[in-house]
Amino acid sequence: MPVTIHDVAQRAQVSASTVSRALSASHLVRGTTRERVLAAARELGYQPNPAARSLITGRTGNIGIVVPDLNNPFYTGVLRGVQSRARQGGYAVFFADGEEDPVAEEALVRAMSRQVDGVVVCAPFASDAQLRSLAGLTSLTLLNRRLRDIPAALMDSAGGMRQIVDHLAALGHRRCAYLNGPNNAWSNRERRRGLRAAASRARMAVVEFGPFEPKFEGGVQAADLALADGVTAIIAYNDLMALGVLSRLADRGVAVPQEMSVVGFDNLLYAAVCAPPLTTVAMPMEAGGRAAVDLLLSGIDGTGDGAGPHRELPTNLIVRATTAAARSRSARPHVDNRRPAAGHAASGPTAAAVHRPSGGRSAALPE
Amino acid sequence: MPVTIHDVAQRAQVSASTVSRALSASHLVRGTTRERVLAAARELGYQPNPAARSLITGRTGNIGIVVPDLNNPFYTGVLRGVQSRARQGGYAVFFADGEEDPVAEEALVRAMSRQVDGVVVCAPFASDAQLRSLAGLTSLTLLNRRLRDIPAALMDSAGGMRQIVDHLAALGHRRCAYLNGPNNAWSNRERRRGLRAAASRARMAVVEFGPFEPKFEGGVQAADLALADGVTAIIAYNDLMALGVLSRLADRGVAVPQEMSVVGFDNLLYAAVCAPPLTTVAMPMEAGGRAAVDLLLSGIDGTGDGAGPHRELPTNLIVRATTAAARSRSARPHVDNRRPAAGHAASGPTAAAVHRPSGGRSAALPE
DNA sequence: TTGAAAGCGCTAACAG
DNA sequence: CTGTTAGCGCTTTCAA
Repeated sequence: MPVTIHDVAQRAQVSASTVSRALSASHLVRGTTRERVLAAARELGYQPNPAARSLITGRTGNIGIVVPDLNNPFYTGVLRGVQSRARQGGYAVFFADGEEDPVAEEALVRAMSRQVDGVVVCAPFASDAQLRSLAGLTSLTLLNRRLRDIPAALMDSAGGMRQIVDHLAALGHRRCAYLNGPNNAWSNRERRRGLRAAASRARMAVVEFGPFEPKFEGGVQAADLALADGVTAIIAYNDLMALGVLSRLADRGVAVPQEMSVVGFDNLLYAAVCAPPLTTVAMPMEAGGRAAVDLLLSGIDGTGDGAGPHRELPTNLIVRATTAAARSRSARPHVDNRRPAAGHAASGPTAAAVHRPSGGRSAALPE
Repeated sequence: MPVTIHDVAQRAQVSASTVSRALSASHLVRGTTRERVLAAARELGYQPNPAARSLITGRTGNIGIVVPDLNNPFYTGVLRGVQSRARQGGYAVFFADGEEDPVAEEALVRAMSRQVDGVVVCAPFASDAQLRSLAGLTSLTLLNRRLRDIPAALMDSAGGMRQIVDHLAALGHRRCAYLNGPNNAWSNRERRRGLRAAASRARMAVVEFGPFEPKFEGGVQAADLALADGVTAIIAYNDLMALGVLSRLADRGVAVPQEMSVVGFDNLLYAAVCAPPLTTVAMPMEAGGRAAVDLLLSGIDGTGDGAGPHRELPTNLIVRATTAAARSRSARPHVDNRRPAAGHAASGPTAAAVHRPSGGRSAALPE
């Protein structure tokens, strides 16, 4: 049977209200009394009952986070950032894994909404309408998703793409492949947008493939398609796919980076330790998590600092060992099987769409 | 201003208690009344206030989990299992990352204790006393940690080691290295124990190194030591270290598995996709998380099924491409630098201790 | 500066 | 089967 505020009051010879004040609004109570109360509380090991407190104050001291997939190290990085910042601010965190299902995500937020003061939502697949409806239930902050009037921490994917393109262009690459992640994911649209813009400026041709599952297997699948096209560099939607590409290229006897350059996105731990170490764009995962919490709490505490509700975090290219000067077009000793026919490949989910520097947009991949 | 039970009562033309009953103990209320109440609740979008409910019932409907390091994919696997099972049981989950600091871990559990019905604790470094003291605050279930009277989900590390030893022995390996993880981690002690027992039975010599940081870098560091000793196989405390070993061996020009076999532990995603794919022991991470929650809830709901409080989950060896028949001792073309002197190496944290089949225990690594 | 009293929203006796 | 009553532990008026 836990100790209550009355036990403390009795031991300190004061009323419960005085104990309450001594604990939360200490300036309203005389110094000596406060000492006495605090001592009593310590001796008894008193811990306020959060339910009772929350019942009257209307605040819970908790925040929530929902992520689409805990197996993806990207989100565990975000989770770390969220948790550490929340703890600093005295908040505990509720956690839920939506398992990439938008309806589960919505249900989870709904379930949480009564016991948190706000929630950080990583929901690349949820619809705008869903998100807005959730915003009616509790304070929301989005991660990597831009929605008018809803605060969000954004990572500058487009800027990362620009850095990739500049890097590859400087190495003499004129024609690159982009392996799309899920078409309905904000990050993929953002990366593709940044890529098209940068490629157009750099007069680099981009051949698009996909969408693919943003995992190792997706990369394996994609590698063959890119190889058949004759590009000199492959830009993957994320590191997991890039790892799949590397694996497949190794199997096919294509030397990286001599015969093919490969770039990923995210800078997961494994990008640094695979062989050869992967050139990739570092996404500020923990910083993103922290920023999301800051935004959320500043909304909750009313300490909104007048800055707009969207905070954009910089990304930066990490050049490792999978990118090098473009090979000459003739030297491809080990590659034996090509894509069968160009016409047929234009349909279905793995169709390629050449995006020319002119800026024209392919019909196969409308945005 | 959220809708309360009274709003529903008014709309359904009943008292608040009837609403309450209709919602939680529906058999105590007439069918037609229940319908009416449920309809009213739905129309109003009523969601019970968990704080008020918990205040009177004394239960929160939440459980907590604390992990030592969210960057370790092992724990994110556990987290997934915990979350999915908790959700099935209607529980929400509080989450905290102890960041490998035992005092932080304790503080986190303490902070959680008032707003959860129990917590799953992954605390390889906390002392027994700390854990017992926490068990006084709230229901606890441990993961991979055996403590009398406290329920725990255990993974059979020792059994995994036995499988490794049998596998290597069958391949003709007579002398293997074990790279210790943290000495105070339960899993490491357990693995070492299983290894010694199995090696003794198989008449295999085991040379121990470490302890090392259970990460990629630790494996890199350890690889050189093991190489200098002339073993034909290296068993790493976990996959992260094994990956470091593979990387270092590749740098040193040692062919895996021809010249050296390598085995990991955990079966992380990356063990399957690295090159060459890693032979390792699969730890049932999600199943462990689910089992821990089952244990916890069966204690909470009083549905303890009479089974002892410790549930042991099986592990199994996944043979991939980093293990092969032992090389003959003479063929080591690429290895150039050896460990300087045997005597000196017996002190300090990276000392080696040969564990002979006799079962004698080395003084350098007391248990 | 302190205490008494009145709830926050809900559930659990206890009557009817 | 349903309504009335009495709190759960805390904070917050309002008086003193």
